[in-house]
This record gives sequence, C-alpha cells and structure tokens, in this order.
Amino acid sequence: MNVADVSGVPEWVPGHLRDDGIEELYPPQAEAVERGVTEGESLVASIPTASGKTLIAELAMLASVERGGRALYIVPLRALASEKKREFDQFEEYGLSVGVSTGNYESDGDWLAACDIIVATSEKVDSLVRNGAGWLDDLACVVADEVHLVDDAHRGPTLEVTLAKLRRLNPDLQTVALSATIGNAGEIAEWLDAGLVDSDWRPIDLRTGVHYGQALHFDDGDTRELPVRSSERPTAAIARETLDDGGSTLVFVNSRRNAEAAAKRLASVTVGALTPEEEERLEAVAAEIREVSDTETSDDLARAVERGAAFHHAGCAGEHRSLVESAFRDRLIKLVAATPTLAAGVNTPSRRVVVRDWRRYDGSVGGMAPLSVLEVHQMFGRAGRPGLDPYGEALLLANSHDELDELFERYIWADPEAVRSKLAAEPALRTHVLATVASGFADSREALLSFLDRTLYATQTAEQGRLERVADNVIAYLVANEFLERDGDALRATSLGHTVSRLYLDPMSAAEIIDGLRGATDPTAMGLYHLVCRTPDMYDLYLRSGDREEYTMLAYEREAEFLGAMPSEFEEGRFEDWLSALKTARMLEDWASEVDEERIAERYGVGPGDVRGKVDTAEWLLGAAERLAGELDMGTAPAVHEARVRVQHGVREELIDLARVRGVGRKRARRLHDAGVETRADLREADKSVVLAALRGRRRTAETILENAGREDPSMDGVVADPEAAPAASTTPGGTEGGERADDDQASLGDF
DNA sequence: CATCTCGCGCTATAGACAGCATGTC
DNA sequence: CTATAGCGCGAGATG
Repeated sequence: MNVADVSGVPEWVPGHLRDDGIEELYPPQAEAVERGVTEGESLVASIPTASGKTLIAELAMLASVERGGRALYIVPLRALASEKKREFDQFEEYGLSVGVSTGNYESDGDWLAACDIIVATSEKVDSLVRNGAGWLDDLACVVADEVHLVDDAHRGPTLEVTLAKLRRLNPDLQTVALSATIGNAGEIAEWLDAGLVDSDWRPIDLRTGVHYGQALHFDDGDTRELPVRSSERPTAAIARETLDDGGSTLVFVNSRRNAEAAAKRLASVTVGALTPEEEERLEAVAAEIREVSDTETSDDLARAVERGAAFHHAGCAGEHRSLVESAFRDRLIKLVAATPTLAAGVNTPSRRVVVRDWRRYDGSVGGMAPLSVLEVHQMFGRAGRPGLDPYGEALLLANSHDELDELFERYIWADPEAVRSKLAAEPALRTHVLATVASGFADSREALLSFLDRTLYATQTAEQGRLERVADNVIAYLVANEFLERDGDALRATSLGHTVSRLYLDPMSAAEIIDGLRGATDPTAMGLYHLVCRTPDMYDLYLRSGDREEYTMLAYEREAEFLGAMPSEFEEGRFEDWLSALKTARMLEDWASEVDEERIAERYGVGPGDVRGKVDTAEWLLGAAERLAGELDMGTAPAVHEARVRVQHGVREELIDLARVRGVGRKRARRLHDAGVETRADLREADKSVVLAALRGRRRTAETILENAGREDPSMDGVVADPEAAPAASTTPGGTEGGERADDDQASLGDF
C-alpha cells in the first residue's frame, strides 16, 4: 500500500513519510490500515519488534487527532516514555502537541490537558484515573505498547485493569494494542473487541541458530564453521567473527556478575578492532561514565567502554545505561553484555544477538528455570539493524549434542507461549479492588464483579469462581483495615481508603505503615526506613552469606528503634524478610548519613542504580507515610518528613536547610557546613572568600549557588578563596575521603 | 620464564512502576 | 533446602 492511500490521516502525513524515505507501507502496516486502524477501529497487532509497530500506532493516533480527539500512548517503562516522546516530537511542526507523564516527570496538569498526544506509563495512567484527570473522558484513541506484559505477575494486572477502566469511561474508545508475537493474539483481540493483525513478517531477515562445537547451526539447515582459535570461548569466537564482518554483538546473560565478567573478558576481543578515532571517542564516553558515579561499577564500566565493550544491567545508574545504549547505537561500542533489561527496554538493535544463558535463577522454583520462548524471541528480535545490516543473526549456545537438539526444539522451532492474565492474585486485586471502588467504577460487590468480568482474566479463565473468591478475600482484608465499608452488598471507600488509592500505595503497605506509626511516639530515621522497607512496595536487598548473623546482631542492638514487633528468629521466612528489610534500611540510613556512594555500593554489594532506586522508592513511600500520618493526626508527621528529606538529599539533619538550595547537594552542603556556613541565611551573609574556598575555588558554581540562595550580590569578582576555610581531605562523617576528581561535588540524585 | 589449560570447590543468583511539589550540572 | 555455571585458585603442560 502506498502512503498516499492511507485514509483518515491528516493531509500532510504522506508527504512527511516520503521525506523520511517511506513510500510503501510494510505488509503488516498495510493490513492494519485495511482493518480500519485509521478509521477508529480497534486493533491488536502481534508482530515482531522493528517491523513497524510504532508507525501503526502513529497513524491511528494522528487519525484520531484529525477527527478532533486526543490520543494516549501507554508504555511499560519510563525510559520508553521519553524515547516515544522524542519520536512523536516530529509531529510538533504540524501543530500537534505531545506531552509526557511519568512518576518522575510530569508535564504540568493544565498543559497536559491541552496535548493531542500523551505518553505515559501504565501505572501513571492508572493513577491519573484514580485522581480523576478530566481529560481522560475525551480520549479517542489509546495505544497499549508491549501489551503481552499483561502476563507479568507484578505489573500486568495494572495494564489490564487500566485498559478496562479507560474503555468503560469511554465506550467509543479506539484501542490499539501492540504486542510481540505471542501464542494467543486472537484471544487478546477478542477481549478488546478488536481486529487482529498477526504476522511474522520482518523488514530484514532474521536467521536463528545454535552454536555447538566450532560451528553455527542455522534454522534453515545451514551450518557454518567458525574460524578456529585455540580454545577461545564460544561467545568470544562469535563476537570476533561478527567484528571481522563489521558488525556488533549483543550478549544476553543471566546475572549482573556474568554481564560484568563477560564485558571485561570480551573487551579483549573488541579492543583490537578499534580505529584510533573510535578509541578517542570511546575515551570521551568513558569519561562521562566516570562522571556519573564514583563507584567501582562505574569504573569497571568505563574501563570496558574504553576497549569497545560494555555491560548493561539494573545495577548501573540510568545515565550509565543511556550512555551505553547510545554509544552502541552509534556503533562505537562493539559489544554489550546485558541482563534481560535490554531486551524489554529502549531500542538497541545489533547485527548479532547471542543468548548465552537460557536458564535463570528463579526463587519461586528454588533453582534455575528456563527462559520462556517469548523472552528468548524478544532477545532474538534485537538482531538486525534496519537500514544498517543486511540481516540479523540470533544464536543460542549448546554444550552438548543433546542440548543442541533441545535448544532447537525449545526455542528455534517453538512458537511463543500464550499470554495469561495474572489478575486473580491477592496482591494485584488488593490494590485494584480498592481503586475500582474508590474511583467510582463499582459501588457494590456485584458491580465490582461485573467490572472484573470485563478483564482479560475473565475471558481466559476456565475456573469459574476463582476471581470471585479472591475478590471476597480482598474485600474482607480491605474492610478489616478500614479502607472499605460494607453495608450488605454495597461497598464504599472510607476517606482513608480514598487517600490510599490516590497515593498509589498497595493497601498492605498502607496498613503496615499505619500500624507502625500508630505505636510510635518519637520514631528514629532508622525506625522509619525499616518500616517502609517492610512494605510490599519496597524491593529489598538480598541477604547474602554471612549477612544473616550480621543483621541479626544489628537487630538486637537497635531493637528499641523498630516500629512494631520483631518476628521471632524461628519464624524462618518472616524473619528473613525482616532482616532483608533491615539491610535495606541500613543502606538508606548510610545514605542519609552522608556515607559515600562508593562505600555504600561496596558495603551492600550493589551498584549505583540500586542505591538510587532504593532511595527513590523510600522517598516516595515516606512521602506517602507523611500524608497518612497527617491525615490520621498522628503527630509523627514531622519525624517522617525529616527522615524523608534526609533520604531525598542524602544528608544528616543539620544539612537539610542547605541542601534545599539549588546547586547544593550532599557534598557541597557538607563542605559549606564545615566552613561554618550552616544555613541558607548564612549563605546570604557569609564571607565570600569562605564560600569560595568551601566550594574548592569554583567561581561559577559559587555565584550560581549564592544567587539561588537569594543573595543580592552573588558576584565572585575579585574574591580570593580563604585558605583557612578550604575543605580538608576527609570531611564526611562515617565515610572515606572525598572524590579525586576536580568537580565531583555532586552526587546527583535529582536527575531521575 | 611466561602463558595457557585443566579440574576442583565455592559462591551467588533479573527486573523497577507509583505521590507531591519544585528545581541538579 | 532446591540448581547451575562461572570464577578463582592451584597444579601441571606448553611455547
């Protein structure tokens, strides 16, 4: 189909596509148009990655905007929200406005309502529904990206319920669901009353195969020997061959440690293929990586990057990840060893993909479990860069002939699994039942059940009554905790229930927090950190060997501080969980006591990404706790507030005031304080030479900070740093020496 | 002497959304 | 109280 033949879209669209070099639609895109996706028809598109899903969504959204409506694009990850926003910005020259809304980035409320296209995460959309955002009522088109994630036990139900709510709010809503190729796309389409495009078509060829011995065995029957090098590991041999052919390699492994080790080892392969110019540019990328954080992870990553390889996992800070992704896309980094983060994240195609580990530790089965076909195919799907590579190749590795056969059976020939709703589980229903009642979608048990009947779960289940049974348990729980009131069949959210729903807390988290705060008179920061770490909304650190003893001791030492009773040591599971929470809480306490990020990373065996993630979650939960304490008149609100602000800035109590000044983070605040400048008011009055010295003679920085503190005359012209006030090497209580770099002053946490 | 290879025992285990009110280099 | 593979270590072999 020619772009000129697409009906329903604004008249500038064909010309715009031609400018991008698009004359003809890909077959699945053409099929989508034939099914009326630009005429407001709902559609499920189950097609491989990189086969033009985004264009289908764009056409649908543009057509709905042309008809005078508004479009919402739902993504599973914050990183994808900004990626999509950037893509959609191309429409701004035609007068469309595009807005993003995620937890950490919110376009202003009114402005969002004026947008034609809005990109948001599923949780954010859920939250907007709960808070009654008015513009949701005049939505014409909703796009759900990666809709196969409804299969995810943790986050799938949110997407499922949110789609059901949006469709209920607006019965004429066009629903466009984009999915990887899955086993039961038809079922999804049926659920959404949508047409279906189900295709394996790809714009560039994908060859899949298994490496065994010294050879690659492909799905088309081809076999190719790899050039023999004495006992080189298979991954290295494959990477070398790809490199000789001018391509890049993406290696998927099953643990962070493996990712880091593989990157380090394989860097010795990539380093030989770099041109001097590339070396220079990689040097610059490595420098940026070191800027991000002072940790060993950061340094290891930079060292690998200098040699043309990188690792990628959730322990890396967000900036680490985006630096690696973009350098890989620019073909500067030749190889990335990644955990599954990368398969589901932003677009990072590669000539070759190697799925090195096809089993992964899974606590719920108590051992290693094979990856699903869907996951492996998603990883495979990263092979082949449109417009750059003639084809993509995706490989698994086998150690024996039997394994070779097994891998062909299990992954190469196999069709992906069917996607199954995970809604009928208590944790998922706990939060969604409360929200459904609180935001007016159901006012009785019966109405609730009939609402739930519109979910995917209801269309899939053979087991009648299960959903009802779980829902009843959940209702009983919510009533017992005074989030809901029941009167015969009628259900009503209490005022507390409304608050919990709007705060987006798991009701169980709210109950735990309320319970902990009720018994507290003068809680310590540690007590509060531990409290929020115990909630199901916090993802705790693992206990490693030796940790059990260490944290058991700590538990007794600081017993008086914990809110609520400590479980007995003999209650295996509960005690372990409680200790994990303690470990996480102590990490937060370290952070809020100005311990260096480097030291924290080392002490807890985590990466900078973990530290920031935990801090972020703690900040959120403490904010919610503060609200709850205020609402219930508990008098602990000020203590919660202080604990929250300390964790937010990573400072001790005495620096809170200083850290609130823009440009002043934990390190600068401490240096200023040491120099005798203790408050914002001091900053306005203090001797400039002292301020300058405390800021290590950085004039520009000092001027900006003084200006932000509200000083009348921030100029540093002619000021000389006071040597008396210069910071000593080690000023951080509880920490090691300060950083070595000249301008490392900020452990920037706000950039998330 | 430096580097590689083999085998054994030990060890550690993926991911990441949300409130609210403003502002990091 | 589950499973696995990768790593580090030491010993022996090779260039």
